[in-house]
Amino acid sequence: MSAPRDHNSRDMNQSIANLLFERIASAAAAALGTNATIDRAWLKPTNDPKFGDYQFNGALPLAKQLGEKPRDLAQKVADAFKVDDLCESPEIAGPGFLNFRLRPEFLATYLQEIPPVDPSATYDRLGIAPVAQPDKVVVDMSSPNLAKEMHVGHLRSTVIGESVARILEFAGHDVERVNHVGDWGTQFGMLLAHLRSTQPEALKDLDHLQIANLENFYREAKKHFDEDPAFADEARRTVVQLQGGDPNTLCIWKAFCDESLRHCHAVYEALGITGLTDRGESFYNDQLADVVDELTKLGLVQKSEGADCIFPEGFKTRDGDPLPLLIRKSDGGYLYASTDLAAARYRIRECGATRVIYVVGVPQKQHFEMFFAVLRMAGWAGDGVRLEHLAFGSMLDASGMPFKTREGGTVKLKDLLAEAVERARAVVDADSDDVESARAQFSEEEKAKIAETVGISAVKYADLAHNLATDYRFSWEHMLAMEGNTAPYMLYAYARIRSIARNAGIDYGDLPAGAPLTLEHPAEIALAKALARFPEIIQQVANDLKPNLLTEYLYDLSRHFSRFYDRKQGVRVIDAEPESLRISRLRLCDLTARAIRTGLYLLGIKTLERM
RNA sequence: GCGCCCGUAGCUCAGUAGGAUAGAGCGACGGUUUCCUAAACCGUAGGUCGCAGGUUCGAAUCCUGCCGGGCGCACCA
Repeated sequence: MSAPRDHNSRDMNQSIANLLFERIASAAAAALGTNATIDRAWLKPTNDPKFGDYQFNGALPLAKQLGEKPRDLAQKVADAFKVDDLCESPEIAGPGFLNFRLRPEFLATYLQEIPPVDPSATYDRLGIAPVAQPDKVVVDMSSPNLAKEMHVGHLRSTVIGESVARILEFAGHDVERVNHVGDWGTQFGMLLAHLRSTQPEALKDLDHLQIANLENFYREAKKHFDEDPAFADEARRTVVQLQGGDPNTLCIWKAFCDESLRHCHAVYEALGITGLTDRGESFYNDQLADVVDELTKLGLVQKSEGADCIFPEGFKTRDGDPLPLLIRKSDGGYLYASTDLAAARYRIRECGATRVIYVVGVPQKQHFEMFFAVLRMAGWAGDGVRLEHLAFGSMLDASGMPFKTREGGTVKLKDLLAEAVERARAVVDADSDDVESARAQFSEEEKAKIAETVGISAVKYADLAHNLATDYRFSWEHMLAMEGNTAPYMLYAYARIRSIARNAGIDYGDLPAGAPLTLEHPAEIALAKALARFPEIIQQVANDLKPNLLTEYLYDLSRHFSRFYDRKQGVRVIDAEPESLRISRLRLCDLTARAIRTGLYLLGIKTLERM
């Protein structure tokens, strides 16, 4: 899936900020000698354009390091600085900040070098090359329990996992998305027994097993189990049969899991989730005993209250005693830690994973800390393997309470997405009655497609636009708003730019590839600067795995574009003269559209040409 | 009890490897609009960054304590 490296593309690290930092580092080395240690973190974008575009804050810490005055140091670095092609002479401000202002000529060259869209590629890389040494990354995401229907609790893991996977793929890594579904456990005994007792005819044709409503099926089975002792016994016997590998029971179990997975994949399809590998807990069943054995041979396992335990350092129980990670129950059964360990071992040893990312809610933080500690103790995860718990907060309703139905039940993901599309459709229809509205001419099919894209995107974008770690409030009103940092705004911003080409009577793809860009008007320069930050943002998002930095950037870029195109603040585009200027400005439109489209792609969001 | 996370404008949220006067959006008020679909643009008002100390040339950001909210703390996942 990784795009071919072409001679035109830049390395991921060749953002303007990195370019600038290299110059600063060599200037500092020349001016201050090699004993001065320079930190990349000292170079940042300014928070106010009047200080230029980037600021280097290193003079102050260096002053302490070297025992000199900060402003003198800043002056020395500035004097040694060779930047004529890149930016204006640096200015020294305040106590010793070095301010850099990019030159429009440099920006123009930088943007001109972005190659045209490769029509054969899955997505547009805007000239950014993949990393030279890819990681083998496993993203553990979504992972619903097959006994039940997917609910809102799985939304964030699925949406965030997909985005993170795409971002890492874009960076050039080899990414596998793994759906670690719950397809094993005692509740399956109950479900299979219920299936046997209530739908014997369904068992005759397991390939076509259908359960219309898994949630109801589970509830009925539970009720059956609670109210009928004979059935409860039968359910327990079924668990034994299942665990004992009884062929008939296994067949039914398999058919049940397949049917449940079909429900899941309907949701994944609606969400635009791509390339997800279903590899459930049961996959590791025959490895569990060996996992415990191997850990035992390593001398890590202790018997405690009859259970097999590992005690990583630094964890305590409620009573202050050492807290174990339980890997086998006193009755010989296994737990989710056992399966997690087996899965991690498999991913590292068999799949060659060098990085494993678990997209799981923040309440499981401690579990992952302990689990990772054990993987390190066992040596299964060595220094060459990164383990990350990408923890996310809960979805809350408008009043800040856990997201539930009015009746207090869990909200099915299917229903939530259907509602999103329905609400988006209402917005589309609201304007369609107006004969003046362009939307009035849209076909029914197109309106349906718009509603679907807008609705689903709204849900995903709202999720990704928030800091992962904190809880966030789910609000239809906010996510579907056409103003502010929302999917509808971004999709519309994109559609508008595409529409400019139509009105100009051109196709962006036909613009001459290397044609020079003219950057003179402040709005033009500001837009160019925003565009030029794209590689920097991608790099940062790939490092930090923070999609909200990307949404923020895209929104900022769109606003710069609005100013650029604004009647009063901006410049003429379609009727700009001479022709070279018109082309230059249309190319800026195109680059903006491409950056938005790629950015949204990395969030797992499709664009629309009209809406 | 121990541990972790959170507390930023009326509302929803950015911003934490320390950096200049803490930013957006929504809502409110005022203005603009011969190129895209008025779903735009410009401006005004709005803040003891929970509180109190500390470290530092410099703290929303790091440390300590407190207040308030959430979550977790061995045979469920």
